[in-house]
Amino acid sequence: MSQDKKNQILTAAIDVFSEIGIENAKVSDVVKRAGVAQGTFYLYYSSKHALIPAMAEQLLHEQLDSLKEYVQDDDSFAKKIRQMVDTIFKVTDRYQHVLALCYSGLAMGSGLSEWESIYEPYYQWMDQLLEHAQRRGEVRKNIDVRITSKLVTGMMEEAAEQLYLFDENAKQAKAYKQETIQFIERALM
Amino acid sequence: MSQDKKNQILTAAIDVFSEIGIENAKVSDVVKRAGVAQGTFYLYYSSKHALIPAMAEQLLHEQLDSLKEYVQDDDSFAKKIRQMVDTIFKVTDRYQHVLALCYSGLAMGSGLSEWESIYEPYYQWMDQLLEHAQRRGEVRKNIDVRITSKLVTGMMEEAAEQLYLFDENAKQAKAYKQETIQFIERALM
Amino acid sequence: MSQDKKNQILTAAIDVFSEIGIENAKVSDVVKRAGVAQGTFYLYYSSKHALIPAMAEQLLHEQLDSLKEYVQDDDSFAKKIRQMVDTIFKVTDRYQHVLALCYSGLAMGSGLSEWESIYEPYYQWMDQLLEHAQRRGEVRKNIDVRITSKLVTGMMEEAAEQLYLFDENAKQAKAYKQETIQFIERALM
Amino acid sequence: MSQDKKNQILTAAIDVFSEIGIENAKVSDVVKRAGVAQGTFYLYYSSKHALIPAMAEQLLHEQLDSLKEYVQDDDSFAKKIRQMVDTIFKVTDRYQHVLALCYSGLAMGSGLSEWESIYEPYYQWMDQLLEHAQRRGEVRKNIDVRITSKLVTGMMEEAAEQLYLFDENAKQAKAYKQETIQFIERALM
DNA sequence: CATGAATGAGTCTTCATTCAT
DNA sequence: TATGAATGAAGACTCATTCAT
Repeated sequence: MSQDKKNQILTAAIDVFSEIGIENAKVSDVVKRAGVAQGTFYLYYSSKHALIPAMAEQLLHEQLDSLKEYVQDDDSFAKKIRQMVDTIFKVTDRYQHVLALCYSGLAMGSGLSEWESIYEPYYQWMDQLLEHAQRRGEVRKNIDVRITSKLVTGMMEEAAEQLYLFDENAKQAKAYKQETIQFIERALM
Repeated sequence: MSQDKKNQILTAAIDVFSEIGIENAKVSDVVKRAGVAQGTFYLYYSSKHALIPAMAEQLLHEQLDSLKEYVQDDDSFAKKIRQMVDTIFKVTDRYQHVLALCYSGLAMGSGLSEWESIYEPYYQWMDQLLEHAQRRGEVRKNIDVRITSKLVTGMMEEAAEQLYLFDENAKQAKAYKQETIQFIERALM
Repeated sequence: MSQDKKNQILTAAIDVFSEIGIENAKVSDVVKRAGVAQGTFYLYYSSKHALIPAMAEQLLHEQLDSLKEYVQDDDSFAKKIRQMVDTIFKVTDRYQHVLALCYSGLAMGSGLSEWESIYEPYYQWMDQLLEHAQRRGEVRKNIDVRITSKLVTGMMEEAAEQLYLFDENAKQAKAYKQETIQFIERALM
Repeated sequence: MSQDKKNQILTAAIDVFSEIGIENAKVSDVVKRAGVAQGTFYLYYSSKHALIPAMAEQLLHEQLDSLKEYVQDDDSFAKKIRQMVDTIFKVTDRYQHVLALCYSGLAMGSGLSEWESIYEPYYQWMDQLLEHAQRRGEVRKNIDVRITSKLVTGMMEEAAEQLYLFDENAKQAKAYKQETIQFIERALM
């Protein structure tokens, strides 16, 4: 029940921040959307700032869930890449502002170690994916898995941001995805 | 002479924002660093917000200059990639915060079209590089040059940010660069 | 049993207020110290403000008890003064903040008449002391007993506060007390 | 000119605090009265709290000026005492709330050493007065001048506060003063 | 052009108090 | 009685911006 309120606030914050950006969003906007009182906010988050890592965790968690759902274990690596790109482009479209925050680490001030631990499960999943593909002979052996995980994820996210921030979304989307997929495939397979 | 003040302010802004982040930096910090009066700021910039594109332009311009300097026309594409990665990692190390802003487009509010025009020369240089390499047979023909320009730049920048924000800089730097270079080479050559 | 809680709260309040001052002390600090719930406070005190007279009453009551204990009926007036000064200095040392409140009437807002009645037994005891001494020829007759009661008490308290707030306690204490005692003796005997 | 604003604020603060008490007074009340903007306040005082020592200094300064004016060098000690009591009762009547704050040291938080230096000139003047009277044979020699200064001042202030806070002012004033004067005279002469 | 004191709208945060359980 | 999560009014403080000099 009390977790309810905390989640209402988090969800509201993600929505509000996504819509109007983080600097423009007031705590009062968040609580209004969440349907709780101003003071209730501070029962669960020590400050407006404290929301940032919480939001990141929530969104990355959701994104990872999506990935786990759409990327099937027995798919080929090529198909997995395609699914991942699709998923990441979709999520990015929805949460541009907030994700930009997460990706760029702009929210610094909360210790970076906190960010590390938030991203960790994400990268771990990616590591396993790559290692699995390596074992199946779908991915070259001479790569640093850890770093490559980050490069690949970073590239997908960057591509999506580029697309949704600057280009006319609808038309270019297909080309962007296609190019991103091929780029990664060539680099790894 | 009056351009002097304008540049003092811009330089000071880049320094201050790099050091303490953009949300924490006050106009008063910037003018103090620049050694001008509070009011002088508004003689050259219509608002605090107006600094963002100006900073981006300045930094991207500098970065492009560096690239043009270090990346020699007659080098092999492989060497060019290495030089680019080196350069971008160096610049990113210095201007993390501000670049994060530029890269992620978080600074929105100024029309996006403005951003497009700021990035344009950057991407054009990249386009030429790729096309030149294609002509020399160093890069595959079946890529969309425009999009690939963005993917490659984005990837280099992302990798650098990952490195300097999260990992222990010194040790990992070499591995990160190496992996990034190879990733791109494989994807393109 | 229920009086237990009420007293726990009052005691906790005196402790907390003594330690961190009245403006800094939150109701939540008091209840935490008292080991009761936030709401319980309002079962026994109508508001935070209502604590002030209650605390005053409690402390003045304690102080009066101490005085009655240490100041023996058949002592000489001179000895009584000495005992009083000792006692008041001791209590003041312990409850500086709260007593300052009581003495200075800063806590106004609760009707002053309430304060009058709180102080009343205190002054009455003092009146009797003076009258008794007058009858024994130890104190001059040409004084207004009522007013002198207040002057004497006020002076002792003031002296103690001066000492414990501003001077290096340990060293000066003896001199302060001595001077205060003689001052009063000369004025009255 | 800029000192003007600072003084406007200080004066306004003393007035407002005197009228409605310190806890009830908002910074916004003070600036309204002073006729300056909210932000201007913070140009001169770092916080609402920072006003307290400033007010104390101002008031004690004024009070000392009054004392110096009304207490003539060549008056007898007895007359000086009378003038002092008159003056202190008058000032106390006007600035009860604020003085209570000063006297009781409740404003702590600012280092006590600051308070010491504020009171210092006050006590020094008193010291000289006593020493002068000693030399003229009007005050006994066997007193600690420093401590007695504080006792005497403290007593006068206490008496005035007692009067104006608790008793029906008009009627009792004369008796209070009279009694205070005699008390001190007997103790010292 | 340059200054910097003054402005005041805007927001975060606190905390006494309430009330459903 | 007792609880403590929830409330929301209230206020301190910040800082981008202006303007008289």
